Amino acid sequence: MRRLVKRPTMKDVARAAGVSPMTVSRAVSGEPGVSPDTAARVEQAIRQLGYQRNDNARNLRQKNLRTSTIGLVVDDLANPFYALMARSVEDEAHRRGFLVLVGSTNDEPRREREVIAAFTARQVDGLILVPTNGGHGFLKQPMEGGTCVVCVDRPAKGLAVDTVTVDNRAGAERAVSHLLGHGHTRIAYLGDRFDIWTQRERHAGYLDALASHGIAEDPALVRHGLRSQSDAAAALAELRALPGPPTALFTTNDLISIGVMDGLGRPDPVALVGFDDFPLADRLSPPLSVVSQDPVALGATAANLLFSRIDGDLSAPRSVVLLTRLIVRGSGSVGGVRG
Amino acid sequence: MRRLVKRPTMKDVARAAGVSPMTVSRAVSGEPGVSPDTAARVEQAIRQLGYQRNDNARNLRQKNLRTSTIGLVVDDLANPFYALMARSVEDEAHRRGFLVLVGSTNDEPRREREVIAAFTARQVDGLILVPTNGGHGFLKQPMEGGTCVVCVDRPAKGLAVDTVTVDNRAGAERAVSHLLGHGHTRIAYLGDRFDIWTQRERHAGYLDALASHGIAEDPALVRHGLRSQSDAAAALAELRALPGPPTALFTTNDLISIGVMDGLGRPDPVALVGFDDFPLADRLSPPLSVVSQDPVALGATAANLLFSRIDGDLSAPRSVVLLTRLIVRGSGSVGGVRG
DNA sequence: CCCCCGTATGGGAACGTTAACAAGCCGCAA
DNA sequence: TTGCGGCTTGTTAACGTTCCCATACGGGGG
Repeated sequence: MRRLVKRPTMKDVARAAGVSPMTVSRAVSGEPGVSPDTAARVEQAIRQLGYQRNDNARNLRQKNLRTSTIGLVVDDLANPFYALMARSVEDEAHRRGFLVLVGSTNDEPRREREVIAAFTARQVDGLILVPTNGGHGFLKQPMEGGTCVVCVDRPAKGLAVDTVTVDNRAGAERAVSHLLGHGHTRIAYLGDRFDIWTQRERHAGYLDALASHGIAEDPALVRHGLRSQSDAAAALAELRALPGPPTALFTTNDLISIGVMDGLGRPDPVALVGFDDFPLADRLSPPLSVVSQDPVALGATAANLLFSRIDGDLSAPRSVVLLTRLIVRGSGSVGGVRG
Repeated sequence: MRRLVKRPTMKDVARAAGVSPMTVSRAVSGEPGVSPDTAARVEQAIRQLGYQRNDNARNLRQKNLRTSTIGLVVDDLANPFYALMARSVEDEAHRRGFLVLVGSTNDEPRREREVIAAFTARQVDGLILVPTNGGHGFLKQPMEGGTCVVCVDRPAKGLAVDTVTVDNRAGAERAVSHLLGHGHTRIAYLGDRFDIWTQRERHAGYLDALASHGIAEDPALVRHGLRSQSDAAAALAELRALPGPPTALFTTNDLISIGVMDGLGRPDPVALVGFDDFPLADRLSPPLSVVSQDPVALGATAANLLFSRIDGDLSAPRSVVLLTRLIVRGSGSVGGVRG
């Protein structure tokens, strides 16, 4: 049976080195005012005892209250899009000596609230947040207490903080215009839950494109609330069964694009452009044209904003919009152009 | 310009409610021995001040030293495999009221060491670790101090801790046997760095299969150290240029499989089985047969082991091996069988 | 001889919380 | 009346660290 040895403290190191705890503190933190041979004795005692400083106690006492920890709250960490973002945030944090706590919300306001409360109770210095559709009033107190907040991927309603998004609306507009430019007029919209901000934006872009060609929205061709591949596949089947079926499809995320692919022939006369690039999209038959966004840039931008806030930037909240890119691969393509 | 308000403490709440800090502590922690109307007054003061308990201070003082935080250290959080694992670990932690610190090692022992040191300095209760190939002696002291450790995906050399892996060797053996069963005898091996444990295991399984059919390893057909899609594509080109080119390929991870696909025709006489399933593998041409492992199960199993250790299980270290599944999709397939 | 200054070190208090114990109050039985 | 047990509440000290100030030493200038 394993025996638990009490972790050594500065007091133990001090005793072993024949100095005071204060001197150990100075030596460990690399502060000046410790003579070389004292430092060496302390160093020796530290190695002998296997001492490691307790950073929680340190953070508690320090004047300049910093835990060097940030929280990252995303919709779903298993989603490759957020995984890339998380990795990017982690790299920025690592560069600055910060740690990252992660939490997934599943897009449930209640879980978001729980996760954030647990983070602020640990005195995180900042939060990078993919907000749910719920209210965020509970952030007011922590923010007054000095916790910085940056939203990413979507804005939080009624929360005046730095926000990093992509030009969802313009990207969608470009995608649908591409289809219109190839002569399509009956273009179906297959989207996720309409209460998600990005989905509303993409739908607006879809309407923009139709309007600029003088086409009115046909409600029969618009499907919201598709949560899975099978939802998407079912929606496609319905659309194809219509008296006037669509000749082209606009899908608003990778999951829906993939679900729809399963209902298409190889090749298929129906054209398709989807939001979100993903690996192998260029190897599918037919190859998939996409509106591509860059999760790594999203994460890095959000992290940089957050750290400048943590470093004391008190200017007005900023809103950064990153650009999407239309990658044409399907029929009418000028060749696969991937980064 | 924003003004920072000092966070209220229990003392402030106590003053506002006209009680002692100890009573506030009891009320906040839901301990018994607080009369209902006192509790109500405290509750009222808490809401009025926007008070939130400082869990770091709490953890420092508490006898039963628990930070309710674990660390997850993976190779690369952006890799979908580890992202799924991370999400699974996070869910288990969330169920138990624990938080998760994450860190990526990039498979660099130095970064692994840094990340783990930062985690243990924050007094995490446990670590779930995808170990690099480096030594792990630095874990001895924290473990004696009570930090529990579980390895996942790979074992750590010389570290006696719970370990969760999959049957890499048997899975590889089955994959290569499948190719042998279809009459192939010149089967190439395309693998990642040989200093990664899983790669050595999969190579051993490759040899097992060959040996059971009385075939000797042909060094010309074996490529190690492929780190990217382009490495894999280049290796394939070389192999095809050989005087006696392979008629089948065994690729040891998803990246290599995808890289190799780019060098194959549609269809192609060369058969292919790869390790790791991934989305759309069934939509490729030719469809890809794979050895599939379950990252969600890996993460959940590791988390459950870790939490039982944290709860005081002192029995001998366990080694859990999860099973892989051969999913046949290519030529000779009996149909796409996906979960 | 004294004074002053710079460098190295230590002592006491404090960060925000809780463990351990003590004290006050009530009612009830002896 | 006393004594006792249960309930609520408060007091003191401590967790491991660092801030603030005090002290000791040594040397140079008067």
